[in-house]
Amino acid sequence: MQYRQLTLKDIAKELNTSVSTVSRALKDHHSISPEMKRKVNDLANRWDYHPNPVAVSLLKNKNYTIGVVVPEIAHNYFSILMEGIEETATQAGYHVMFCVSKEKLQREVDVINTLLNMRIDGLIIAPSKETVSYDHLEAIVNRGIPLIFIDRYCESVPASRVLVDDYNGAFQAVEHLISTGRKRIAHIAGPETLSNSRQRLSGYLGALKKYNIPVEDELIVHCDLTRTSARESTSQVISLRKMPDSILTYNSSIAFEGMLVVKEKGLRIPDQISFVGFANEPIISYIEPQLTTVIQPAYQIGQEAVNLFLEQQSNDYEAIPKTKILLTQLVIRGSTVKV
Amino acid sequence: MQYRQLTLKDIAKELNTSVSTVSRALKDHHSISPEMKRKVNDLANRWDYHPNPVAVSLLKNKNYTIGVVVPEIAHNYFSILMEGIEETATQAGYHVMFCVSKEKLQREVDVINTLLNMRIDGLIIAPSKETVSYDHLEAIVNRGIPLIFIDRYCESVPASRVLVDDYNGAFQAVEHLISTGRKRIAHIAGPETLSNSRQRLSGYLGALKKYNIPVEDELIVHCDLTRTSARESTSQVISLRKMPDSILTYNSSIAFEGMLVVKEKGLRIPDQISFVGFANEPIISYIEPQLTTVIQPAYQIGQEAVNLFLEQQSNDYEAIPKTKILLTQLVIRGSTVKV
DNA sequence: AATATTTACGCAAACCATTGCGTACCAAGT
DNA sequence: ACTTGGTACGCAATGGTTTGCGTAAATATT
Repeated sequence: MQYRQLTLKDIAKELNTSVSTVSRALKDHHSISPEMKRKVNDLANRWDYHPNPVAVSLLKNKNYTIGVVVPEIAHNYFSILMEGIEETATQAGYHVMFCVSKEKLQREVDVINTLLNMRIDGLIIAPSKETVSYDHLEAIVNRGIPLIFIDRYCESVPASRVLVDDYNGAFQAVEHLISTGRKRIAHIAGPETLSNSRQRLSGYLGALKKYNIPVEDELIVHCDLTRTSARESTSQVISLRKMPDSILTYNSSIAFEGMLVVKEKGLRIPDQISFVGFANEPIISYIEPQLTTVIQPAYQIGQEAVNLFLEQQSNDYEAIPKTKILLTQLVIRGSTVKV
Repeated sequence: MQYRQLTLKDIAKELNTSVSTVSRALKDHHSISPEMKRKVNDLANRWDYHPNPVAVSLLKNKNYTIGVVVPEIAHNYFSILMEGIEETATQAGYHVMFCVSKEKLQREVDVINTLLNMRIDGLIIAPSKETVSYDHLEAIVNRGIPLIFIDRYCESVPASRVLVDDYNGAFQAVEHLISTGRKRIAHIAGPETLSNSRQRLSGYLGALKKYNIPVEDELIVHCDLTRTSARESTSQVISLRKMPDSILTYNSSIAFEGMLVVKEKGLRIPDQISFVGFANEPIISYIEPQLTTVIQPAYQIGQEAVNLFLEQQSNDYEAIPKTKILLTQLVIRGSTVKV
């Protein structure tokens, strides 16, 4: 027993006029008498009339909805990013439909299909770590639907991107480690499929090169994003004959897990080994020692992604994908410097 | 230059038949010849036809979308809850529209209006801490739209609820403190406007009563959910002439901030003062000492909320609001027991 | 052979808001 | 008196799908 929605027809009937007149009166169309406009608006207000957005969608072939696909929600970085998207989109009169890929390609394909069937006006996506075939994403571009990559991207897909300056983030982190006297710097990288992981690795290599520190393959390990893998990767690097004196991690989870492993081994942080990680969690300040982090402007990424979408919506948009790169911020804390 | 969507009309034209025939053929209607069904289905598959959900929505006066309002996304508890909702709803063929109230009544009213204008089929909400007038929520019930409270609820609004057994969660936490020899147990409660905060307070009081421990008003302080307030509340209770030997906190943020304050004062945890908090973050295991927590089944709450919604959607539903109460789990860690 | 039933399909309305076009009326201009 | 122009409104189509009703032809029944 759904409550029947109030329509233009109801108002028209009440005022003994036509639906079109009511519609035009509400939009302040020039060909409607002030008298009629007043009557219509009065009644619409009194009855709290709102146009049925479904009908508008059908007509305009647009539903003022942006689809968003993230690998997971329950992750501080993505949830802040989502807040940025939600806030900005809402302000611009758009709705947001969030979906989760769980880092699985199949789920990503599924949710994108669902979103396409829903006739979303645009898609903002952080591809899963399994996403190595891009057909489903190219399909979106081919349909002419605005596509915006956030955080991670697919090289060959011609779409806009809002990225973090991962290269320089990693570069500065390593530079900081070097400035604190570290010489053997390990890097626990993320999956090679992730663009930002590759960028961070490059930044790491770039910094080593600048300071003439030889790259040693054994100091670089790739970690999938599980807890176990983080533990193993850390164990691996600190078990080397020549142990590293510092570790740059792909993200905070790896860093936290790594610090735990290191502590269990009885090593002191930062004296014997120091840590830097890409991270955002406010909770960092409660962990001892506090982790030195490369902060990613998560909220801002969400904002910029929506802004790019809005640009692409405007009529005079030329289909040239844009890339926005946002700067990171290095926050130095106890895991690299004695406090 | 939006790509034009493929419609029934296109298929009908191609096959020199009518739209209605195509529609019925696709739904395996009895009055369509097997021959025609085959042709239609073949073409639909080849062209990858999907019905326009907007048109279906308009017709059915239903859009297979559930609105969800949470105080914030970037909070572990809520983000897990959201994953539970998203997952369950998707499986049932529903979409989810997440909105954030930022704990502000005005924003809550705004987003609910937006959702209502969108003609959502149901609303799942955790009311903001400012929500003390319920007109906007009663309006939903009056319209006959299924409303489900999660985590927090409004007494006077006749709607279903999925709650956590906050009373017993707090009760057991206090019981645990008592069993570890604590006698002066403080409680840093949440805002009095939040139903779950009131329940936890009751559980705290109930446990004290059971063990004949007198209630002392000075041991109970209310905290809004800011960091500063958490610090102040903690300072307040540990500055009492007769200091408490343990603290039960409304949530993890208060506990973490509280432990920081206590450490700064040079007090040892759990020897001199112990902590229990309602919390879910996996990150807990990295904080020293690890916090003993009352775990709320966040994901499950999301699931149950969607299930209640689905029940209410079914035709034979009688409008009797249900309340589901999910159990908490006490996980004992280093903040209450020496490890 | 005449009527009843089944088969297989099309027409058109419904859902609701929007909009191009048409029309009826009135006043001003030639 | 006749055209032009403006005003104020209604009709009908549009968007895509579903569905009640109608109908023609083919088969079955009396």
